[in-house]
Amino acid sequence: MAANNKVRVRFAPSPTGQLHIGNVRTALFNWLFAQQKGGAFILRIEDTDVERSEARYETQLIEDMKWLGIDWDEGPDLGGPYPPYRQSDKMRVYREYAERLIKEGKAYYCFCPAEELEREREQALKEQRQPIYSGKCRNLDLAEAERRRASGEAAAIRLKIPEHPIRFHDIVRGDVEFSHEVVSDPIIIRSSGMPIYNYVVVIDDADMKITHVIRGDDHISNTPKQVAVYEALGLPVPEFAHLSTILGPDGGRLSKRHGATSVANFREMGILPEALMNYLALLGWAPSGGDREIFPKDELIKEFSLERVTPSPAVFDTEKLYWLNRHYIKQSSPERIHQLGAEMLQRAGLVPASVNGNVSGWVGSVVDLLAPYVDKLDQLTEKAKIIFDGNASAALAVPENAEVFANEKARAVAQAFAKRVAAGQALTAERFKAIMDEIKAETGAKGKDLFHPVRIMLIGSHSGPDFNKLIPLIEDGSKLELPTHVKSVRERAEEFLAAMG
RNA sequence: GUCCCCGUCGUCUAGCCCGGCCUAGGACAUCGCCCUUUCACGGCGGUAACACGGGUUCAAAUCCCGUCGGGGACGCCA
Repeated sequence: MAANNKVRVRFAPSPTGQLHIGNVRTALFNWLFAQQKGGAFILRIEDTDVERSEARYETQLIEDMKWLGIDWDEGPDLGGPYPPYRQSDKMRVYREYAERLIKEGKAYYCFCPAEELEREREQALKEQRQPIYSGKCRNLDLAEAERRRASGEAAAIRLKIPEHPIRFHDIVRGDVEFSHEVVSDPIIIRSSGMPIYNYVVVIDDADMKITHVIRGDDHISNTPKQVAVYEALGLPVPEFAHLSTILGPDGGRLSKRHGATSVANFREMGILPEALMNYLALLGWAPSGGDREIFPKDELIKEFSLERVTPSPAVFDTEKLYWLNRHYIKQSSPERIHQLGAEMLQRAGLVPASVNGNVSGWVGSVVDLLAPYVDKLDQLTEKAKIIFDGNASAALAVPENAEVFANEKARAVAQAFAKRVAAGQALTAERFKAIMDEIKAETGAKGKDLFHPVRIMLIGSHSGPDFNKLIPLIEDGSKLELPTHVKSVRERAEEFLAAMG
């Protein structure tokens, strides 16, 4: 009994583009459900659309899922007990089932030309009627139909929708009912002989013994047709769970015009996979109590339940994702963040592609210094400008900065500072502090009046990391061989003074 | 147009199924204060929602009806 009742769910993407965030969320909910129930999670590639499917998208899809931390028990790469996991080779099976349906009188040949159908459809729409198929070929005599086919007339195959309401259960939405009067007899095999999605998906799910179909709610209106296929074929109807749509900030479906929408996008931005997973899980699902936000993978598996999935659509909130990302960056081991951060700096060409021990230690410190300031790791390159850039006239050109130096005292501080660091001796944090004390005594400047000018002089902004960490880092960096020379404190001070005039 | 789904702070949501414990809780964002030689982090606090209208009931965010609003589907696409 246990074996037969084992939960089996699947994620069935078409490899026609980058893995969309809405789709991974569907994959994630399937996966979470399977993990929690001790069931199987199956990856099936829907590549019947030969025109748009590409192998490289399949490869990337697999990579993205693995990066996120989702794995599967059966799939095109792993195999499994119910192959194939790509739809390609099953054409024969689909046709055999269709022939059986015809013999049993549950399906029929339809000779209506596509153009005529299209005309009827438009007409119905214009008259504000439900645009469903007229049923013209529904009661054609089978022998007659066979004869016409034999004489070369093209025919599609349609399923007869039974004349009673179609009901199904949806875990998220409860019982759903459609009147048979609003659903057309669906074409299941094109006149070209190629089967149609709504038909194929049922056979695949049934063949793979799928127990719960968890998918996007754009499929909800397809479901009655699919239920009709199950019933015509005498196959057990699975449980359904239709997940709400993910919206962009303007309330429309999340799409490219809203910015990042694919897993690959987020990965490149330096979003940690556990942050994305945590965020996505909370989009449309919440634990009872609803007062916890941080859910590592294992907690998610423990707490997740389909019954608690929200039926209403959810707006994707980048800020909250960032908040979680910051959290997970703080939680991560320094080594991991060093590695990821170094990759970002390498990509920007700030540090060499391969670093030796000396440089790598320094790069690690740079990342440590800057990581607490970022939402996502790719911001490291922007933040690193304070180390790598040091452009004095650009700093002075910023109105905010210029304002600081409009004050005579600020200029005095800058001059006093430059004079003292010119002396050539290594500038440690201690020495820096001593210098600042001297300047304080000499100029009478203190607090912001003292520190802002110096900060602007060194990093081009009056705010930034603690000097005690920053100074040694700049000094150490200036001694290293890097693609972009890191200017020492002395160099910075001199250039700034020159620019100040 | 027809059908289906959805409707709690700006956003994600708890509460709704099993009315009273809800003067509606948490989180992100936002605002203020504290910490700090700066900024950020962190700590503390504030602003902010039951779409609307009827009904049922001693009592409704919770149940019923209607309206409005948003989304989706109606295909020889998936």
